[in-house]
Amino acid sequence: MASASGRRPPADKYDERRRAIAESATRTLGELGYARASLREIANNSDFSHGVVHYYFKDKHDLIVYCVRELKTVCVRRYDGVVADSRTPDELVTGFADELADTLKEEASMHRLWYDVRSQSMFEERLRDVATEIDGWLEQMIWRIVSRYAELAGAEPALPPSVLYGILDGLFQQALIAVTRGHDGALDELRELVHQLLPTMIRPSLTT
Amino acid sequence: MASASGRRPPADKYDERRRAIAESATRTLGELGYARASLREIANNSDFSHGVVHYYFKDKHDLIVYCVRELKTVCVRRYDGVVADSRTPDELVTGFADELADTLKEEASMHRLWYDVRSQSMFEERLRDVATEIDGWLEQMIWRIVSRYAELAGAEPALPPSVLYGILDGLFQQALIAVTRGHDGALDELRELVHQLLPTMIRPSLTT
DNA sequence: GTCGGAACTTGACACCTGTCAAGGCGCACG
DNA sequence: CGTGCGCCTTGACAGGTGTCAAGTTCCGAC
Repeated sequence: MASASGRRPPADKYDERRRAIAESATRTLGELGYARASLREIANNSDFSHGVVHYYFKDKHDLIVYCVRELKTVCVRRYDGVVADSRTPDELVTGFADELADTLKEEASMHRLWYDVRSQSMFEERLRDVATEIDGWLEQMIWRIVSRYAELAGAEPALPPSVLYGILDGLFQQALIAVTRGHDGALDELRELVHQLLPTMIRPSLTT
Repeated sequence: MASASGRRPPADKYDERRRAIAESATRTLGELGYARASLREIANNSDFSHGVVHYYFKDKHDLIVYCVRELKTVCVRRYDGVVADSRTPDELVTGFADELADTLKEEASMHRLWYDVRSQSMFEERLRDVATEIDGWLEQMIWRIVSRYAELAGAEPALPPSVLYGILDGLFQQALIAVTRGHDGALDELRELVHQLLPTMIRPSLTT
């Protein structure tokens, strides 16, 4: 694309820098939450000055929206491999449950941040659009998983996407809260629960 | 109890005043959320000065914990009548679904506040205890409803209390978000969903 | 080499926050 | 009629916030 010389097109470097700042900011946001993470605190916990943050992001809202969107873009693709590679229903359920428990353990603070932002979006109109958008991504993600699961089982989903998402999101959130409160067994309980619940979310296909 | 004279025991008046301040504060908290509702804003939206708030509550945390606890104490008893009076499974489901849709419409800001505080409790340790306590109340509330429903149907709950709560809480939260975003159909959808889902939450009783 | 603009630092502004202390009001009691 | 005490108002303090502008450094282009 661009020349192989040392200088890159400014747009690339600009985006790269934004990403680096946002990545660092996301860590602080995940630890302190949306409200208590000030721009200075975010800058102090990184290699950037508080001025450079404002140089690359219009304001705090701009930064947070960028962080959450980036964060969830990755999160939503986490199960693509399982969906694509599973050859049996059980394999898919196990893969899904394991990934779920794994992200719950390894990326707990990122999930806390998401639920925090989504809660705030009910009070701040400026957050509403991005929250709606990401909720849509997550609903589609769940739908891909369940409908593929049904397909492998020669069945079809028994509930609409929004309901499946609401149920699994609620259970995941409860597990996240339990983990945050120090209840370590929540990981295994969530895994087992997924095994128990997914079969009840499909029904024999009418066609074929 | 106390004498019928004009003067009441000071403890009563103190509690009454706390309740009055908290009731007004809860309105502001429900509109602005936990983070953006400052003590001054709370006082301005009420008949009290910002000093008197601090006279009756040790600090902001004390006030908010009092508000949320009071709020949820009422919320948790909302379905007691339905549980006690229903004579058939259908009557209970209809009563439950109607109450659910009603509180979603009439007390939306109170529910927003609760989810906000619960999210914050994942970042602020001081909120964790009260959030855990209230989650317990809600789980028991759901359990009373579903187990009574099963009883009326000559069946028993098919899932443990924590799972039932997680599912219904997730769906309620989705409906709350939808309402907040202006999707008015969410009320009827929630009602219908409860009718569809509750029968799947019980199974024929093994005993008898 | 030097010019110019992009990238960044620093410091400041105006505002808002929780908290508290000094003072005034009114009312029941002696 | 004082007078003491609970109740409340007002004003202030110290600290933190988002935002921005002036200045500095750096590096490629001519």
